[in-house]
Amino acid sequence: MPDQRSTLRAQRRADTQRTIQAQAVRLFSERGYDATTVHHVAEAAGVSPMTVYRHFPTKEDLVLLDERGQLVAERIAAAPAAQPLVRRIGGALIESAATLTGGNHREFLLARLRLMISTPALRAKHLDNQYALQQVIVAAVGDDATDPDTAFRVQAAASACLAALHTAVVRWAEDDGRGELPELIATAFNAAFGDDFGSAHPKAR
Amino acid sequence: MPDQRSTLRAQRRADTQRTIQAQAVRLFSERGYDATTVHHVAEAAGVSPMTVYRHFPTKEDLVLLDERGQLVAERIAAAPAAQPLVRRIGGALIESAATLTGGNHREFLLARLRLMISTPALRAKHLDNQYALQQVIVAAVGDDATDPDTAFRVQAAASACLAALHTAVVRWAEDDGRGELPELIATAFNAAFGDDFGSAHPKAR
DNA sequence: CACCAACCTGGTAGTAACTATCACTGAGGT
DNA sequence: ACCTCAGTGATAGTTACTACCAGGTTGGTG
Repeated sequence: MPDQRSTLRAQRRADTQRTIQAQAVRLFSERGYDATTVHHVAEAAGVSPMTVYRHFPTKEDLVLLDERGQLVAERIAAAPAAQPLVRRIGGALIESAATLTGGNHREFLLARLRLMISTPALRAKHLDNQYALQQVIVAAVGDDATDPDTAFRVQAAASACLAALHTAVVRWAEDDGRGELPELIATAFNAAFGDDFGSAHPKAR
Repeated sequence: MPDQRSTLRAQRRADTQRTIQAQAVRLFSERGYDATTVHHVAEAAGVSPMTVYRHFPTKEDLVLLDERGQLVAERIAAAPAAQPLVRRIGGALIESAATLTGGNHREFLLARLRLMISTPALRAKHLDNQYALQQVIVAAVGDDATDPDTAFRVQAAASACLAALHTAVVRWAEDDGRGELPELIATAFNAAFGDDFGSAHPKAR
């Protein structure tokens, strides 16, 4: 009885997946995204091109795939607020950012962000992923989604929040991660929505 | 003496361009984007595949190409406001929307929007175009772009505005253009930024 | 221990979006 | 009436991606 469904298999699978992605990001960063073929990535990772496609449905996903979405949704649902929408969503995003940048993946994360920002194909698909995340957030907010007009307002608020977040993330990456991401996000929210967010370590107001 | 640089040539060129795009949108809508090849589009438009690529650099541009960007930028620059950023940008976006939906392209515009929303590849590239538009807007705002912190705030405000706009446009298209787009945009802005926008026909603040 | 089942992997085409290059035609100006 | 060159077309190539099929490894069962 496998406590974890075939542990060793999943282990090896996760390993090759990580190897492929690491090599992909390295090659893309060194030689450029367009100049690097999937075949090159496969070669560097020591697998066949077929295997790459088994793990990553598209070349873009070699850079973009991760699991941050689930995290954000949970935070949203966990904030059981009566606060205004943008504040509720914004708070959850700031907390999520703190968690993500706290990890030890920083350099890898930054490399991926740099690619995302500078490569049109990656930028486009990433923005579409954010759009999908928006739907997840809207679902997590959950406010009686029956009324289409209410749903529309939630969509508007969520989209604006994610846009501000994106702006902050871009700025953070352009600064090579020197600033504090949660602070930057708070600044972006203040610029967009007015001075309701204080800083990441909230003081007054 | 060409008052207009070789009038007939430009005329024919614009004609074929329009024909190609019209046939493309028609075929994509009828048979699906992925199921329609560029070759099909060329055949329907009575040209060779090469000619299609001459006029539209990518298949996605067959749906996405237009010139609305310039219009918005001009409106922004024309609004010489001391108003807050989001209000200034939002007002320009609402005016632009009124102009665009006032034209006689409505059915064509709606068809293109429906494709954009339902087709992942188009949605992604469209979002990236909006991101490019954001840079245009930021440039048009122009507020002493020297200070990086100020520039960052402008970016945040512009991105949030465009996100709200996008939400409204999606809603409008999903409603088959029955509502009034400027009103929808105003509603989206109110939901995201608070009740500062009144309706589309702004009188009092 | 032998066997089976389910993955994971690899190979071989095949499709379709582009790209580079060359040749042809016809419009615009001299 | 010539010359130039933008617009168009055909050919051949590259690359992302997709079936389809075959072999090998892992994990559990008689």
